[in-house]
Amino acid sequence: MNTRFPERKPAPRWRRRKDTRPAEILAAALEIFGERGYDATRLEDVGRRAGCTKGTVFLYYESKSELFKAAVREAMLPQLRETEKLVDEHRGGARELLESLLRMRWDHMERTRLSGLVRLLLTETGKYPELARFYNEEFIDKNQTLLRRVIQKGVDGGEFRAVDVAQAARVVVSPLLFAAVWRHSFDQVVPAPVPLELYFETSIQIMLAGLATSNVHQTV
Amino acid sequence: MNTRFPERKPAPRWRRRKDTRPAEILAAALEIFGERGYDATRLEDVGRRAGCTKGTVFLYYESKSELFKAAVREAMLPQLRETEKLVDEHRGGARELLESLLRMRWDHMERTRLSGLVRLLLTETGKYPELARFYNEEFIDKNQTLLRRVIQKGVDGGEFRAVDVAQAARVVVSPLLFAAVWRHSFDQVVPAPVPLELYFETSIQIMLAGLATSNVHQTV
DNA sequence: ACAGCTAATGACCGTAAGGTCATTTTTTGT
DNA sequence: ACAAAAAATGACCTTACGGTCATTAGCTGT
Repeated sequence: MNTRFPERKPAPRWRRRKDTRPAEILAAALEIFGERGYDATRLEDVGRRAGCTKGTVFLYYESKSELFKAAVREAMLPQLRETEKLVDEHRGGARELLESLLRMRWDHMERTRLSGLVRLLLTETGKYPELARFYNEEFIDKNQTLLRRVIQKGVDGGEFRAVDVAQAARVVVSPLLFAAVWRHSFDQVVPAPVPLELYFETSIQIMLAGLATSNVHQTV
Repeated sequence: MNTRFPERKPAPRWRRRKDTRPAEILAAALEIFGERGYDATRLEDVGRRAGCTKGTVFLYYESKSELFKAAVREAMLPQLRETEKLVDEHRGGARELLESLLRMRWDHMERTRLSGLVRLLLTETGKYPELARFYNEEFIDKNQTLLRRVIQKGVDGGEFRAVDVAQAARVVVSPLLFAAVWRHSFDQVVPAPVPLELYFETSIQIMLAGLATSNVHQTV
C-alpha cells in the first residue's frame, strides 16, 4: 500500500511466484483430488484454491494425470519412508511390530488427507491403467514387501501360525483400505456415522488373534 | 406387396419388442457398468450391446442413474435373498454358519459380474450421494444385520470372543470387498495376478481364528 | 526509469456425453 | 388395404472440462 496516496498503488492483480507455485498447486490438488476423486476434480478449481488460474496449473504440470501422480508422490512418500524406518529399527516381537505398523498407517490416514487419496487410488485406477501401474510399482509393492517381512518373521519365530505370508499381508491391510473407502462414500450419507476408531481397534484384535499361534491367553 | 420376389421384403430394420427390451437393456447395462464404471459407461454403448439405440434406452429408463439402480437391484437382490435363507435355515455352530456365509458371498462374486458392481459401488458413490444412500439402505444394511446376527450368536454361545459385534461384522467382509476392488483395478495391470482363491482362503482362516475363543486346536 | 523478460491470465477450441424430440418405421385394428 | 397407434430412431441441443495460446502485466537489470 502507498504510504501517501492510496490510489497510487492499486495492489497488483497477481504476483510472480515461480518458486512457490508448484508446492501451492500440489497442496490444492491433493485436497481436491481427495475430496472429489479424479474425474470430478476440475483443474480450474485446483487453480482457484491455489490462488491462480487453470492456465498457471498447466504452466507447472504437463497434464492432469501428471499433476495427480505428483500429488500422490508428495503424500505417500514420507509415509512409506517412515514405515520403512519403523521396520528397520524395530527390535522385539513380530506381533508388536505388526501392530505398530498398522497403527502407524491408521494414524497417517486419520491425520492427513491420505484416506481420500487411498480411496481414489483403489477406486479410479480401474479406468486409468497407467495410474494403477504407477501406484502399484511405487507404493503397494514396497508396502507389501515390508508387511511380508514382518509376518514372515512372526511365522519363523513361532509367534504366528503358518499362514500364506503374501496373502496374509494383503488380508491384514484390507480393513484399513475399506475404512478409507467407507469414510469418503457412505459415511457422508448414512444417518449414524461408523465409529471408525472402534472399527479399527476391532480389526486389530481380530487380525492379531487370527495370526497368533494361540490366542487363549489374550482373550479380551 | 409382392410376396414372391425377395427384394420386396427388405428385412425390417428393427422390431418392436416392448416387453423384452427392458430386460435386454438391463443385462447390457450390468455388463458395461461392471466393466467400465459409472462415468465411463456411455448409454449409447449400452444401447448398442442391447441391440438398440440410446434413444430406446431412455424410452425405458428415466435417466442414467435410474438405469444404474435398476441394474444393481437386478444383480443384488437374488443374492441377498439367498443369504437370508442360509441364515434362517442354518442349524449348527456360528463358526460354521459364518464360514458358509462368507463362502457364499465369495462364490457369488466369482460366478457373476457382481464384483464389478461391488467395486463400482464402493468406488463411485463418493461422487453420487444418492446412489450411496440407495445402496446402503437396500443392501449394506440388510447384509450387515445378517452378519451381526451370526456373530452375536457366536459370542453368546461362547464360540467367539467378546468382540464388538457391529464392527466385527464390517471387518469380516473387508477382505471380500478389497478383492472386488483389486480384481478390477490393479490385477489387470500388474505382471503376476494375485491368486485370489488363495487370498480368500487365507482371509477365512485369519478371520475365523481371530474370532474364535481359542484357536490352539485348529492350527493349520 | 524503462526496456526486455517472462509469469500469469482468460478467452477460446475441440470433444464428449446425457438428454430431447420430430420423424420414420413397424404393428395392429378394422 | 389402409390408417391410426406406438416403438424406435438419430440428429441435435446443452453443458462441461482438458488443454492451448496470444495477450497482459508484474519483475529485474542496468
